[in-house]
Amino acid sequence: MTPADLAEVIVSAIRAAVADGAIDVAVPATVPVERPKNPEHGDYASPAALQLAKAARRPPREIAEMIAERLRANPGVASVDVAGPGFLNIRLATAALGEVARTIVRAGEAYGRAAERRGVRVNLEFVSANPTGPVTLASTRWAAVGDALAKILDAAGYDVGTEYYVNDAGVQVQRFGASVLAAARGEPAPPDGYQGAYVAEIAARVQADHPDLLELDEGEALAVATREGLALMLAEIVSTLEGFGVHYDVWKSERSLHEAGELTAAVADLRAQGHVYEADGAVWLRTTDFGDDKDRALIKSDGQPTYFCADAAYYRDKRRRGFDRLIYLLGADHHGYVGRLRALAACFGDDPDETLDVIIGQMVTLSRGGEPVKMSKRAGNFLTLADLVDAVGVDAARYSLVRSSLDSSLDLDLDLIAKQAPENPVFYVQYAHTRICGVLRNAAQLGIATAGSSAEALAGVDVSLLSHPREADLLRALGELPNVVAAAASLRAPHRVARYLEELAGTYHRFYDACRVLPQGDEEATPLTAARLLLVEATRVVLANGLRLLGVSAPERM
RNA sequence: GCCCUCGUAGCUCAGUGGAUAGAGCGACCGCCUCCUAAGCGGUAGGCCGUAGGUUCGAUUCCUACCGGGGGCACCA
Repeated sequence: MTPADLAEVIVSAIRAAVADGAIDVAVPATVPVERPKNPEHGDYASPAALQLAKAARRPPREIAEMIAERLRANPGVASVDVAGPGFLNIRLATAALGEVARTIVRAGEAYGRAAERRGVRVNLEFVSANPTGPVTLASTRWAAVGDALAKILDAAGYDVGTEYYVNDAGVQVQRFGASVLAAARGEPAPPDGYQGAYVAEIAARVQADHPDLLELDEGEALAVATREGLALMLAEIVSTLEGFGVHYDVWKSERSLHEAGELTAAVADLRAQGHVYEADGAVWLRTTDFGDDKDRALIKSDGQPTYFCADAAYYRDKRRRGFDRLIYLLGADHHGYVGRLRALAACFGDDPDETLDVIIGQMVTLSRGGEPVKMSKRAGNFLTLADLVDAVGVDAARYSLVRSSLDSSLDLDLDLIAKQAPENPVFYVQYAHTRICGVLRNAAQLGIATAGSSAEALAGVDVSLLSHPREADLLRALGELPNVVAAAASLRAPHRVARYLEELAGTYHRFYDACRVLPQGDEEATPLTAARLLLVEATRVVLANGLRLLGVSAPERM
């Protein structure tokens, strides 16, 4: 019996109590089922009675007794106690709890995934860094978190499309092109230009493709340097992210929006909605109608569209492509966008609470031996995604970036992270998976069939033998994955999966320490061996599924 | 000045209004003739920033204040 099953059983018990007239209250659709920290509080606990007490106008303990009485009729429930202010402390029959392992092995990679699709199309945009330089460490956090979130949302039943917005139009791009051209000529970067070795590298590659670059007239040379430099830079960003395991469904070019007339169309739509006006020679959107601090310019007085205008066109484009909900993953330095984006959605006639989700992640800071390291893209002084991966590998990099809440700023000590020491919890989690694989290998060598090998073997395992406290701990932990995935998805909090895996790995290590799985010496395999092997396999499935959601590998050997 | 966010063990951080607030690292003491010791057990370490409020119950929600970080363009 999984926690979800138990929640249904409790709801049924409430429904029965209401039908009998024992309590008078609306039957809830579902109830919370928690894992108590204190083992004396049972396998599972539910505060359902506490939550119903007010509506039922009865003391919580009384409600709890009414539910408990009916709960005891279920054969999977060994005992129910009413404790404290009115908690239901539930102990499952050993066999019922043990079934969790069989359920998991049977489901395999599907375990933890929502049974049904929600029919909601979600667009998730993240990183979207300007193609004027390599992917920096700050953006690397959004890459790791965004990719994990996409996988988690997919597992939770959403149809997810991931997207990278390429800012290949505008002033910064011109500055980048001018910097590339200057580098090609051996001149210093222009004021407000980009510096750094990568600019010279790009310049050299542009020259290799266009040997006549320096003979072209100024305008043409600048055009070539800009166009080709941008293409090379973007290609490098794509391959760096792919190497990091981050794949996008769509790379959306800002320039393509301009060229397709999308900005004009967006302004026309907004005008039709009645939120556009002219002032001081510019065209404005009255975002203050919807809570923004100030109105935002769409077209500057020189006739050029603003960046915000492109944002509007992009928002409209995503919605017209059928996305119900748009998630933007932004850094704290962009939090000022929240108000104007929400107002923008409202100006298009959408309800931002329904269509928009702007997630603000705090910044990544760097230190080296306790000393802060400054990052500046234009000065060319930064650590890149590629540098980080070179130092610690993809798994450690992704894991360390994804295991913290987005609300908390992250400080990476380069000296520490470069050490690849067990200070990084990713090793702890991966090691649990590795140990399991070792046990399974040894079982195969001993000629012991694992439960996952055939439907018959799986059905024949006596899970009621899993009665050791460490086995029960592990079973309860394994049952949590679907809840964790659902919570991580709805709270947009991938770090919850990581924290769960750390806890599960610890629970497994403690089980492993206390419970011998395979026969020793010349002992024969017993039904308990089979039951424990099933439990071990179930743990492997959950660790592998969880790590996959984070884009971290589950190695068989370390 | 206004807005966002954080403040929890020595350090880095978890904690979806519930029971005695947790983990990893660091410190100290133990555990391999036994499936990988990258592991396990134990000890020490906390006015959950401060002060109020909301209620059966607040680390969690609200208000104010203190401290750290970030932001307030007809820039991109």
